[in-house]
Amino acid sequence: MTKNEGVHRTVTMRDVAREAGVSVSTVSHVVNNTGARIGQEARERVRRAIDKLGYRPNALAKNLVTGSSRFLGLVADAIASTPFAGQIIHGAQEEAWRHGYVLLVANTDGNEAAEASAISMMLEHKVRGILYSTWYHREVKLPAALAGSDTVLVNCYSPQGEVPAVVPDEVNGGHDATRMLLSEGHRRVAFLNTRALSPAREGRLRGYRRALEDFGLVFDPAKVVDVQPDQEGGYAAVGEILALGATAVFCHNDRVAMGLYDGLRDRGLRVPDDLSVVGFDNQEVIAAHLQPPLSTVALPHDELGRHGVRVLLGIEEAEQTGRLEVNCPPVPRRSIVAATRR
Amino acid sequence: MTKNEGVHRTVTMRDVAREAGVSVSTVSHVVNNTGARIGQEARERVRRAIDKLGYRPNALAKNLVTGSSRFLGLVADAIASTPFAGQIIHGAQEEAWRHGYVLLVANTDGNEAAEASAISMMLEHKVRGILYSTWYHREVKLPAALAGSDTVLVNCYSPQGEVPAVVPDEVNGGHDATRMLLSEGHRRVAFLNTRALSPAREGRLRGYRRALEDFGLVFDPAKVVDVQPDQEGGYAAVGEILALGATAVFCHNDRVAMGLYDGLRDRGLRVPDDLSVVGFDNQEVIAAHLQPPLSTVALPHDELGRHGVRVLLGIEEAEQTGRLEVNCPPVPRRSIVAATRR
DNA sequence: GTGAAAGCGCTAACAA
DNA sequence: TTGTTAGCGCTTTCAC
Repeated sequence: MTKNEGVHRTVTMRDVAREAGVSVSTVSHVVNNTGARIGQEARERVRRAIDKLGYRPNALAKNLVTGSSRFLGLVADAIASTPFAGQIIHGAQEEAWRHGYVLLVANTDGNEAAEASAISMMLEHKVRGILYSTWYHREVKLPAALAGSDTVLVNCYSPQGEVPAVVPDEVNGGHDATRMLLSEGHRRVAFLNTRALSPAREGRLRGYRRALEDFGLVFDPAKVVDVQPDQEGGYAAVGEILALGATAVFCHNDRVAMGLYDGLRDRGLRVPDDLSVVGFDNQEVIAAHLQPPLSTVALPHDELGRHGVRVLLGIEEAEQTGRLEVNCPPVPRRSIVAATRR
Repeated sequence: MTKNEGVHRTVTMRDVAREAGVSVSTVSHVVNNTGARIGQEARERVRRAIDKLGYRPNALAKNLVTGSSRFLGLVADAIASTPFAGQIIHGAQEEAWRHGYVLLVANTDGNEAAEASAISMMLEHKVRGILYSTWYHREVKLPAALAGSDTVLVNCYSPQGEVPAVVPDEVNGGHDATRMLLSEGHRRVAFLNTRALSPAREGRLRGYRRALEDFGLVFDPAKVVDVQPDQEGGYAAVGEILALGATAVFCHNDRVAMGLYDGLRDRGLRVPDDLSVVGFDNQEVIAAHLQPPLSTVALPHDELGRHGVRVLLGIEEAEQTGRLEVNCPPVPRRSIVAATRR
């Protein structure tokens, strides 16, 4: 029956102050635990008033007066098709969280208009900065709308490196993948690379070659065959791989490996006995559940997100190149077996 | 050299007003396109001042004064492992967008503490409402922190239906999946269901039975075999399925179907010639790229997200049951073939 | 120790 | 048609 009835008026600091018989500034001090010396007694009264009234600070008002918001924006080009963007969001959100920030996300589906309006909406909400991410590692041209705002690129980079970027270390990933095979004694190691020009293609190839060198092997261009980077590509390449006499194959990604598995099965061949294989990406649904489970190298999407917010918040620096390369950890499973002398 | 140099002071409405030689309220009117009749001339001057100064409205201040924020919160239990949560976010974000809202997302990894603090953070940011979502369809107990806030459940529901929920229509999905097989003339249709108790298990089974009825077939419990709901489960069940003499199988999900494919291949059998199969979920990476591509029924995650915000914003009503069931559309591909008389 | 008061950037009466 | 003014909920000097 009091005036608190009816319209669910929101409880403000003033209400708390009145209830506790103190001033708003006192309430503010206890709520924010500022150093201010507030008497035990008053402090208690405020606490009780807060509980009683169910007061909840208004972050928006706070942001307004302090001038600094606790928002971080994340714009993604495709959050729905793969779990990749999800992992980036996941990592970014957790790290943002740890620093008291909340994540505003927008999906653009690669649409420039959507992108521009997403960015401007974020800017209007005074985000502290924006993470611009793509679902596969690539070069992007920076949306004009981003100019002037604090930005970091995640899983992509700009041509000139004007803006800090956090990307996977493809070279090392390719190197480790190949080494998993080499260190088991394989010497005829084929590489089913993607035919799509991309940092992944170039980087992994460099890693492959480097690993070969490490083991004193000479690079044989004939052993790398370019395919469409999915199941169909892997499936179609079985014949060629077999003709190469390879005992092991490094696949550009897990999907290619999956296609390869299928093709091999159709010929009555077995992984890893007839062929050892290693993938890339560590796409859980696939890699962990193939028969046998696929050894692969993980694309560290959540780490990308995490590092992204760290450099955005200035906790971490991108190299002088403007690019921070995050390690792709190998995840060994059961698709590799020691080479038999033949 | 002007005072605009140095610290990047943010341009406010007052600055624009001063530059344009009008009052802030005039600026406000033109910025917001309120009905107010502002002279062409003043309007123009304001426009120019805005461009010149690079003014950008401060949404936070606006929210503060109008009392209504344009935020929607989305808390998810697992945004990284599957594309499912991503699709929910995607749909929710797009729909929110359309209505001028931005999405605040938080991942909780099922951790209650994280959940509570996520929710309270959102509430402090005065979100208009919260979407609470899970990555697989299930019953949830409502986090206490949600009490009092506008909430809608997405892909989950509360026991008593106290809170509106948007969920997939499992029964119809199961029905349609089965019908895809039946309408091709199959009469011995097995069902590889999950053994995990869940609305998906019960619903799809009901749908399966209903479809059988529609075709005047009697339900044979022996034809439904419960398996672990992933590749391993499907793989392990091949023998049993074959023993059943089934000519077609409805798999609880695409992953089970994938396992089934593998098992069949190992025995030199072929989909769909030896067995027609239909999955559920429409997990793109799998379904679209199996050999042959898998006919399945889609789990409409982005629709769930979309409807979620619609009921949150009051644009749409959940049924009187408090549950809005979203249709799961069949997506035919090439894993089904007409039954041959044998 | 605590409070008064100014003001963050904006909207919305109300005046003019 | 345009300007004045009073806040929105909060932080933060600066007095007392």
